[in-house]
Amino acid sequence: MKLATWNVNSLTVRLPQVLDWLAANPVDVLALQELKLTDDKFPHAAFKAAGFESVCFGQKTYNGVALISRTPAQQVTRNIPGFDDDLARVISATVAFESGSAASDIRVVGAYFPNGQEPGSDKFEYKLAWLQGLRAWLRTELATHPRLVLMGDFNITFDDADVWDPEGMRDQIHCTDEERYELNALIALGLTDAHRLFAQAPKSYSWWDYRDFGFKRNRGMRIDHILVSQALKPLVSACQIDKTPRHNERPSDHAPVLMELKG
DNA sequence: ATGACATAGGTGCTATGA
Repeated sequence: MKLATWNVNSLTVRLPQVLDWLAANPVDVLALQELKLTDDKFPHAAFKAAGFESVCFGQKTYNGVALISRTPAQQVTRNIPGFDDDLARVISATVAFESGSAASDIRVVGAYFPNGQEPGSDKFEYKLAWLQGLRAWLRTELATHPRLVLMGDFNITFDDADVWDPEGMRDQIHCTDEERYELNALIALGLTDAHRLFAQAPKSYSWWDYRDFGFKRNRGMRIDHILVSQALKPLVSACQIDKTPRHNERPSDHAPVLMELKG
């Protein structure tokens, strides 16, 4: 089973690239972030024609998330139960293997974490509150669904290895101790960063600034992650970032992250 | 210190992203 996550920075602009990527990368589940469109504009038919089901949670202008899957998503929930939020950031569902039994179902949480803008700002406080709300809910969700994947745009780096310029970015947004504390608190729930289960090229990033030839100079950060629960960790057979679409014309600033599960 | 680039909304420019 293959799963992936991709912040597309407007599905309206990026839909042809997403369809091309799915044709080249036949995943079972793809989580999308930053759709930047409302549900009535979501291109269900285009995904259906490509052989995929889709569920979405959009809003005007900003945010918006979706799950694209080979088999229909079941038990779909939107945003974080127990945490009031006006912004469309989380969509979760149970998905089955193509020919699996219920015991092989996987709970997938696709999330677009808040950016936070600047440490100390209102948006930063919202980010921290959101992270605490996510953690409180995930604790119960993991108890109900031991086979769980949390993937998306976390907008947080784990450590200096995830940052092209650790000194310049020190205590800056995505790199503060407060954000990293919350990310590690998610890990402490029993989740594992799939990317770090494998040897990776140094300076492996998932996002590069559009400005100043950020991608060409590999001035990026690893802020898109796939976390797996303890029950799934032994099944993870691969995880990597696919930089290919970042070479496209009019690319998203984020690259997809892919993971493969055995069985 | 600021802007660089991209997107949506709306039609000149602001808000937001990371």
